[in-house]
Amino acid sequence: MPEKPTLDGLEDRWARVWEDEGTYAFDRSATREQVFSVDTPPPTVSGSLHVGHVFSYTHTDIVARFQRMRGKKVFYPMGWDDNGLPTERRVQNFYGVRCEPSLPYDPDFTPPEKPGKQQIPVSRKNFVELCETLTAEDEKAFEALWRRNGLSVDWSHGYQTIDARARAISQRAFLHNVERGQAYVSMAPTLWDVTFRTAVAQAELEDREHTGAWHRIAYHRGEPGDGGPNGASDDVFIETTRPELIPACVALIAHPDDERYQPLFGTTVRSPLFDVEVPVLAHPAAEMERGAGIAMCCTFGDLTDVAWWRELDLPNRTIINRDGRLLRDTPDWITSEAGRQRWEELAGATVHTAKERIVAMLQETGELVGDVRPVTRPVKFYEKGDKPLEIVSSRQWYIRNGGREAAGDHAGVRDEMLARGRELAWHPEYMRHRYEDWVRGLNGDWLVSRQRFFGVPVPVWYPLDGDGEVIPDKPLTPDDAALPVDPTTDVPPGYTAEQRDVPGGFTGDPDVLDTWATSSLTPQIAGLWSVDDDLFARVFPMDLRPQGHDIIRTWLFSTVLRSHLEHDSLPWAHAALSGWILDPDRKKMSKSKGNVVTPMGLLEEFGSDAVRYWAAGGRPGVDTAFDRGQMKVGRRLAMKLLNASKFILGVGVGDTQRSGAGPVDGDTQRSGAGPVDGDTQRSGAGPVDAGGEPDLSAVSAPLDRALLARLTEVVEKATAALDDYDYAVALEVTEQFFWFFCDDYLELVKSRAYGEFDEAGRDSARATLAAALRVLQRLFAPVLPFVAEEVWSWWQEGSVHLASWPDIHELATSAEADPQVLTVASDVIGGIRRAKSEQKLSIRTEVESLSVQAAPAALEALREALADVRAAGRVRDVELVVSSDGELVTTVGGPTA
RNA sequence: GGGCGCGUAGCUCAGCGGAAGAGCAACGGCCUUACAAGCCGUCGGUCGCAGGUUCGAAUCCUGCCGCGCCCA
Repeated sequence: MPEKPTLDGLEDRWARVWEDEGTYAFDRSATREQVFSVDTPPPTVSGSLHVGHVFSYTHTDIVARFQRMRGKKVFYPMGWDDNGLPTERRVQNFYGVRCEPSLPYDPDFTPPEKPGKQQIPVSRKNFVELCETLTAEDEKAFEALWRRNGLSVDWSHGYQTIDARARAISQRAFLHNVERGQAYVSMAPTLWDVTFRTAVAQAELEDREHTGAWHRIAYHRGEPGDGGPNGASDDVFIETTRPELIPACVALIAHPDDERYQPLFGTTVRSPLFDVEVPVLAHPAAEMERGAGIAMCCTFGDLTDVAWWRELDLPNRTIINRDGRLLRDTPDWITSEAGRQRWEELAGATVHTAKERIVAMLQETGELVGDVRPVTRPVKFYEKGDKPLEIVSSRQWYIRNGGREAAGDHAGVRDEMLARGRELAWHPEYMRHRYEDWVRGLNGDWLVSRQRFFGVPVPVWYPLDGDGEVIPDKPLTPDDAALPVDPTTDVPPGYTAEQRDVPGGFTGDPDVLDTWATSSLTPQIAGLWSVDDDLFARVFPMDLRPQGHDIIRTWLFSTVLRSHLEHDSLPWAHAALSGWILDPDRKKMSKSKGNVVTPMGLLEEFGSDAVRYWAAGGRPGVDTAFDRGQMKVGRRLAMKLLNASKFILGVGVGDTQRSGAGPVDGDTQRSGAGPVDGDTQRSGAGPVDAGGEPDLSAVSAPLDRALLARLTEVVEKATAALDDYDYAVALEVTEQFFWFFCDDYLELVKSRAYGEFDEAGRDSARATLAAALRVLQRLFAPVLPFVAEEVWSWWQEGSVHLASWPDIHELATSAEADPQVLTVASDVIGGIRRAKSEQKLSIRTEVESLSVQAAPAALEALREALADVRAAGRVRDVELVVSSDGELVTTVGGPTA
């Protein structure tokens, strides 16, 4: 025990010891019942860490540490999500390169010291190598931070979502889905981001307010003309915000009940400018009050168009390319001479330019009627993009998730997913609604293919027919042993490399899987499904998935789905949803302001325990303000634990404990882990209490018994809270007790513990202090692992993190406790302090006379602790008066300075 | 527009049917043989608003208002 205890340096010292001793190593001989397994969120390795990471990962660590102390073998791996668009973009910016798949691999390529203004094109393989180089650097920094933060992760169970093992598992699970018909390829209208040039899934959408304008436009009845107006009285007016889609129009649609348009149903009209004949149709999705009440259905302006196109069996007249520009060639459905000439002016234009030109043409022909009226309306965006999504037709892979089942379809995947949601234990419980809303609101299957370069390749090839055309519905799949594969370089079974991309040969699927298609398998990847099935059986289904509430619709949902499809089970029993971190002024931290706080800086300034303390104060699921004040409080608490431990041990409690304790092996029995000897204990096999339990037979003072009784309640509450994943309540009750213990109980028993009274009283106090300290150090261990380990090491053998969680039986005394002894003594000492403070006297000042009025029972209780109260308050004479109203009143008389 | 959550002391938040709480801040003290980066004490609130249920409502119900998130 150091002379002057300090928090400085504890992190480095104990982190090294834990690493050397393998304190958190997973014991893979444990059976599933003995294991507590965590599906740790793999952080996205595409930049720097955020205080939010520290916040939520600390919550999980507290739970893991608690379960470990309860005797569970904790499977707590760490993964890195280095697969996907964020990494791809970061590599582009960091090295100043871009992926150009047509280039050959350059084994000698080295990126420039500083990225230039022009991005250097590199081959796909070079690009992927740079991704791996950069993420490896980031991952080192992440691991250093997590160790400093005190996460009790077993670092030997790491993974990367882009590593070969994860790729193989991801591809294997996908191929299983294909075999079972749960995954399929389909040519369909797809939401498309023109900037990233990739398809986008429903889960990645967000609505944003976008400014547009209503254009009132004339469609014509009667005979075909030259594209200009004829017989204006016969015109049908529609209102649209997207006049550039007139060439893609396939029908006009109104509500079947709309009397204005009923006469037109079944007839045709001709489009302005292009003179293309389209039918007028009825569909209930047309909104009578919106615009003119009749809508232009184009392929494809929005998802309603897709629904109409599908349900009314309309032709596909797509005019927008995947680059966001209009087709170069004139579409064959535009036949009029004027129409074809007008297309010439539009060919290859961006959507934006095309709109301007078409509006100008409409003004010229007089087919644009009235004023253009600005409007702001929600438009779908890719969450990472900044241009509105287009809808293009493309061939994509989908996994069935129930989203295509009609609302009334029962016993389908949708219902099964809803049942899984009810089966899962949610913390907090109300987060379940987010999941249910999402499942109910699904409107299509999960689109899993992405037109990107860096990711897990879609592991299939397609045969080519005699003309070199792809035969999409007969994909070629690899042998399981060959996984992972890259179809752009590997060859399918039964083919040779020379047959690539030649008629009668094959072609590789160029796409990669959505990152969620891999992330949705983190329990399988971490648990080594299909790689080490013995391990997998010991950890799966897992116990806990901790994650943010913002990704319930993506990560949580997709993980439940994949597990349901592959294993017919939930992936875990519990889901714990953590809240967000907010700036002190409840706003987002802004990098431009430079007020972003780096986690490592905080850990260094306040100490890791203090930062963890702040994190532990955030209730499960509740958004929490970033609060340096709470970190200061946490640091003070850690200091207090140091000082209180030093004081108690300095009084001599260790002697009492060792002399009286005798051999105790209750804890190792409780852990139930099988044969335990010294060596396996040291290597982390189970809870160890080498110091043994204090002997409570010496506890004779009523005040001491009351203290232990109150601590028993604390243990019960903290344990129940942690069992329910509520680390915040556990900390709160522990902390509250601890301050009371220091401020009142320690002050009360100081003199007696020093041995200023009789020997029995002294031994009683020392035994109580030892028992209480031993419990408190362990109660704090999950939240404050460094300082708890430090103070534990002063007098106990082994790691506090492998000690058994406090049990109420440790605190049982032979005689019944009267809690009032403690409360009355505490109240009276408080009264004395108040009197001294009001008279601005030193706390050491002697009190000549003390008068206590109280109910008879309270006075009786006070008598039991009177010697302690008098010593603590420096009271000479005491008078106890039975009070008529039962209220406790302390009167301090004649203190002499 | 729908779902969910939240409006309690200057700030951050507990409490969620039985006398309004904690910490921080503010203010006033105390060198007290564990801790002055400490300790003691004091001040501070129509529990968002309006109804209702109840012997009793911050707590349950209804409706508003405001904030946030998720989804249309």
